[in-house]
Amino acid sequence: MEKKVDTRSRILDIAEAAVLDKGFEATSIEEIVAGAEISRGGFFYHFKDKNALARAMLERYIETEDALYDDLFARARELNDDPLHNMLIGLKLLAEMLEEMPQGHPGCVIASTAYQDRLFDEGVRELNRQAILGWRKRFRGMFEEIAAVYEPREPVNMDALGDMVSGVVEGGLVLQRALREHNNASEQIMLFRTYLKLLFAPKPA
Amino acid sequence: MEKKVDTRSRILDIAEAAVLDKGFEATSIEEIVAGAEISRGGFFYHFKDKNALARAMLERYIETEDALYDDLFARARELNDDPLHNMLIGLKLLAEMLEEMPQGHPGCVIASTAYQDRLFDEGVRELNRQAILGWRKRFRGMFEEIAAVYEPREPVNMDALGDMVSGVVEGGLVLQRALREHNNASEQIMLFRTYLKLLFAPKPA
DNA sequence: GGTCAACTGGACTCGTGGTACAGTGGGAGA
DNA sequence: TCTCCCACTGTACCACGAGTCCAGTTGACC
Repeated sequence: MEKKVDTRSRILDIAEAAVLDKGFEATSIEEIVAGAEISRGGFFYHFKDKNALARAMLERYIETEDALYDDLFARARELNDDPLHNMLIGLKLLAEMLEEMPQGHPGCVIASTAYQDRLFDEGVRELNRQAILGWRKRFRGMFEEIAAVYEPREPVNMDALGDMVSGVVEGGLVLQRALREHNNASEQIMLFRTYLKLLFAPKPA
Repeated sequence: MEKKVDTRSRILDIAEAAVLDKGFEATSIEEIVAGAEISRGGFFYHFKDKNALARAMLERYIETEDALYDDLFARARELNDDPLHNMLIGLKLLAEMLEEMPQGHPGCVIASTAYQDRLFDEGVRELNRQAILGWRKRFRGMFEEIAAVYEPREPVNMDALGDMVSGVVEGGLVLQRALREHNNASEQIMLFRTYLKLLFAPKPA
């Protein structure tokens, strides 16, 4: 029982690292089993095929990401009660965190799955979709709380604004990967933060 | 001579459509040659391997994208002389254009290349990098022109702001793909447009 | 008539995903 | 102690796609 969990999550760990490094297709089962020190048969005992692996990875990822957001904004809430400042602090923390995890942010996996989606079955695609919709809902809720206190200075679609958090992170990570720089994602988040400051700034009396 | 160009670009057309639809890895040479009605030998006559195909596609894409931006902002300039309004009109046109080309925006290829970069050689990666740096420079220049007229209401890093155009487009396209919706990218651009309006709004006297 | 570019077509290798299945070692329960 | 089953190992095998090699064909033009 213990060994089972152990091997399975070891496979996931190794696969995760490899996939983040070079993409899903470019990661062979061969190298995963070599890294995990198991046989090919052992791999297929745990995962019926590569698609099942992708699904399990995505599930784990999304959980991690959700936990990360929970933690981030909980910490922000400890420091401040105002919904706007809470958001601003949370984004700052997120930006700092991204600077410290060079390539490893889960958003990577969402984007890379999105662009290779034909390799996966409908279940994986739906998982991906639900994750983004979850973040939309999460951030939309937070923005509505803010808007209840600070009237936005320009009309904005709250769903789209919620999506913008994910979008800016994903986009920033794409830039970061392509440019081989390391702080683009956090810079983009900081710019988005400035946006929110301007959008929800109290009207000059 | 004419036939050469013809076949080669026919291969690129077909490959482009297939890659946009399902990703590079998922597109087989087999289906490309079937679509182009040539033999496998013929394919390898034009492209030494799949990497060479990727490179040629990227080159064509980047050219198209650059031409698109040139055209868009030239049209905007015809309508207005002010650099801020020029930018705002250009973004509006871009958003409208994106709504009309459901999945086909070149940005797709940048992101998908970024996430599968280990499949490609250094040349392809560098091409990708230079494209994004080019857009950074382009938009940075435009934002500096704007800033010379309208002082930004919050301090921003102009390189990062330039990147944000690419980032918002890329991020929006990722969302769009993953959500299977069709207007996320254009919505994200419109939100970014609102950002610029707030950022460069004349200070209340 | 000869040359060359632009192919066709087939045979082959190799890596990877995936299947099938027989066997094995060890721990838990009767 | 025996039994059973979980978690594997190991091997043999198939399909498919990338990529190589190469001999031969076709049409244009000099």
